[in-house]
Amino acid sequence: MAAAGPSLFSENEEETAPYLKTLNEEQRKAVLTTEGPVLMLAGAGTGKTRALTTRLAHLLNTGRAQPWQILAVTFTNKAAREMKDRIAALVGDHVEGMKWLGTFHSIGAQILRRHAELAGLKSSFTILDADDQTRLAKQVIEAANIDEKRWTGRGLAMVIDGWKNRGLTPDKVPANEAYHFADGKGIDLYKAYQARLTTLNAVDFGDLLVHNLTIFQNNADVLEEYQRRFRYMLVDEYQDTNVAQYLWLRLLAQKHKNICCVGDDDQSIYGWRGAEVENILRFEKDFPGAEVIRLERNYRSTPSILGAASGLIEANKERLGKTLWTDAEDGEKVKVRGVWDGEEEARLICDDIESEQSKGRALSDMAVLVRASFQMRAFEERFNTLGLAYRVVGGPRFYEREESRDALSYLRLIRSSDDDLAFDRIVNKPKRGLGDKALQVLHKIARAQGVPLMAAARIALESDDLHAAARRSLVNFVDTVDRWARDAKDMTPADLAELVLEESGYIEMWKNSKSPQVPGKLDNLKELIQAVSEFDTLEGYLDHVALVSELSEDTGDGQIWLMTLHAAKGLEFPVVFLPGWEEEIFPSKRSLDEKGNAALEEERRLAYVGVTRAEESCRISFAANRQIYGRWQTAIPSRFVDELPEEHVDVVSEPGLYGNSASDLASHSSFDGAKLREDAYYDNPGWRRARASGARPASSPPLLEGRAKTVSVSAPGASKFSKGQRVFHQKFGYGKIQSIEGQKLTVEFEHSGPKKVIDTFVEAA
DNA sequence: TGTTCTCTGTTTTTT
DNA sequence: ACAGAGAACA
Repeated sequence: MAAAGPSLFSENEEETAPYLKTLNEEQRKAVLTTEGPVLMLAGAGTGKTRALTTRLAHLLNTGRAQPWQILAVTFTNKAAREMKDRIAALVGDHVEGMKWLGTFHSIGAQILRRHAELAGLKSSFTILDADDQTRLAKQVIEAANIDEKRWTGRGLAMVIDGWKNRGLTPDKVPANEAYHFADGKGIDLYKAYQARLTTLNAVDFGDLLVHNLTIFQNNADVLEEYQRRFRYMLVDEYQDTNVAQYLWLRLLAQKHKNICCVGDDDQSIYGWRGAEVENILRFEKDFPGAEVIRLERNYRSTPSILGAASGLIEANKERLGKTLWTDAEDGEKVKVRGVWDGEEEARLICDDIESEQSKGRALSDMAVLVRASFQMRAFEERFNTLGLAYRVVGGPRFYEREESRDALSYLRLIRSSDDDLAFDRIVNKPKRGLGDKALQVLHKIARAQGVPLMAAARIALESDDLHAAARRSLVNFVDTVDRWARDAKDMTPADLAELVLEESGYIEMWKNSKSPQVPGKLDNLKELIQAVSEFDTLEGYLDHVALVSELSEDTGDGQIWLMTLHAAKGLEFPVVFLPGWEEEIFPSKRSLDEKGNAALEEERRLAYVGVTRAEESCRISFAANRQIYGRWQTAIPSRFVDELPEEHVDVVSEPGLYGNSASDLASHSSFDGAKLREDAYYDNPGWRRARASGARPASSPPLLEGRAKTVSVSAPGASKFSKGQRVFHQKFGYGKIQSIEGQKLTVEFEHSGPKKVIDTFVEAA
């Protein structure tokens, strides 16, 4: 297939191109509507990537655009890689010409390198990561003499990030937001932070976009160059764009207006990072004449899974609304299981996994998706005792680990002696007798003379400011770094990395440490050298790692997947386990406290993402008790459980979970009908026998009839207790009721202090 | 400079 | 419960 030059097809043939044949009606429309703004609303599992890559291939094949005239942006490197691979499958080598296919940040960096001087930078600028950013922010706070206890570097970095996400340079931050940080000093600190970045010839992630915006706004000619170049634009995961990215896209799209945004408002789960669902909700207003194409036919899941997910997401108010449908045959219903505690939950899920495995299901076809990473531990422990192979996605990133960052700092300092953050990090690591005292001297000189620390070190060596020991050590350090910089010219980067880690004593430092993590760290350093060896130049490698935080992933064959719901977006598995559906965990209490209803809707979208990952089987569970931060907490089932439509769900709840033993039944007069029926069901001989033998009841329990439309496993209603009453709790002992909120009581326990408990857990004392 | 202690903040984290 | 940071102390 050729891409260059005029179309290979006549008007008529275009519509019959072979790659269009496998698409459904909507997908075809999404491919063939090439001109003008298009919003492709693609629900989970509707073949979005296929539509999107075919669209790009079509633009190339019909000669509508040359590969370098297409801007295609994604959020992750992984998504960019996948898109590239799939386009290559359709158009072959022409994909290599698509130099504007990448993440927002990598494309922003490319553009910024070409016009760095317009942002007051040299084109060799370094890109700081989150850790550098925090340390820089901390330095800024220190320099401003602000109480570092109350106002942390991390806090400032977050505030600045928030502004950058909204495309705000210091002069544009609304005055009424000045008081968000350090009693009104926020904006000044932001200015100081930017000034430091300029001196360091560095940018943070947010700057990659914000500098682009400033350049475009102040240099019409530059903007126009790019507007002309990008005849077609394509944006993946549009629901996750922040304001800065939105502004960037809108500026670039003004000329040709051929922008196609693909997304799903129901899967917007990064609001806490500055993503604005409003961007997608507003698309038709922003781009008049936009064509909205809905992909609603789902190729992934069974009707029950889709039905459960749809019912759940319907509780959200702020959405464009889609109805997913499928031709697939009815499968099993979504299973909901209530258990006693987190440990049991892990045990039962692992039982299920093993039973699936014995039926011939591959481990890599199953995934456990959790809300927060602390929930992973219970599963890892259980997997380990059973000897089940598993694979955690996410977790500590390779390039964020201490040893990776140290090694990179050595390399950065060799590349550029101006890299103060790198200097700071490794000048005394391993210990070279260059402690706080010596560093203070260097910092003072650097600040006074406006030079980098390395230069300050040379100046200090000319003076009498340092003790003899420190001086000897510093001479040695400076000379060694100089020598490495010379060596770097005629060595491969990998050899250099190896040499540096040896000669610096860095490897030795770890070998001498008795920390149990040492073998892992040494392995990581070897892996890092391995990664370096894939690059021809040091610059190339450092530039790569600045924008990529993970090594390329190995495949998870023969392993169960364990990851957070966020990490699972975009993936699919035949069997999905969703543990921990309890109030305060999911939806997470913290996000609700911070952002209220908006956060609740986002949590609900997260639940929706979780359910829609499943192809055949989706198993939700909740525990009545859970250990969090070392303390036992009682929990009630998540409201999301209640929101699942009854007809698509099977509920299995153990007896005794919520104070429903026979004796409790007699004393709890306030239970409503649904609760009674649930208890009555489990208080039968069949269930008891099933429990005793460790098996599940022969048939699934009947759905509860107390509610017309949704499942109910919690028992709402007025509490039978009153404020001030003395009560007894099995775990916490005696206490006095402080306040009552429906079923939730706040009790001041005599031995363990104030706690929130569910009223069925306590009895009058 | 190294060790031990106390305090604090513990959701998600594509770049 | 627990890790990481910072302070106190040897």
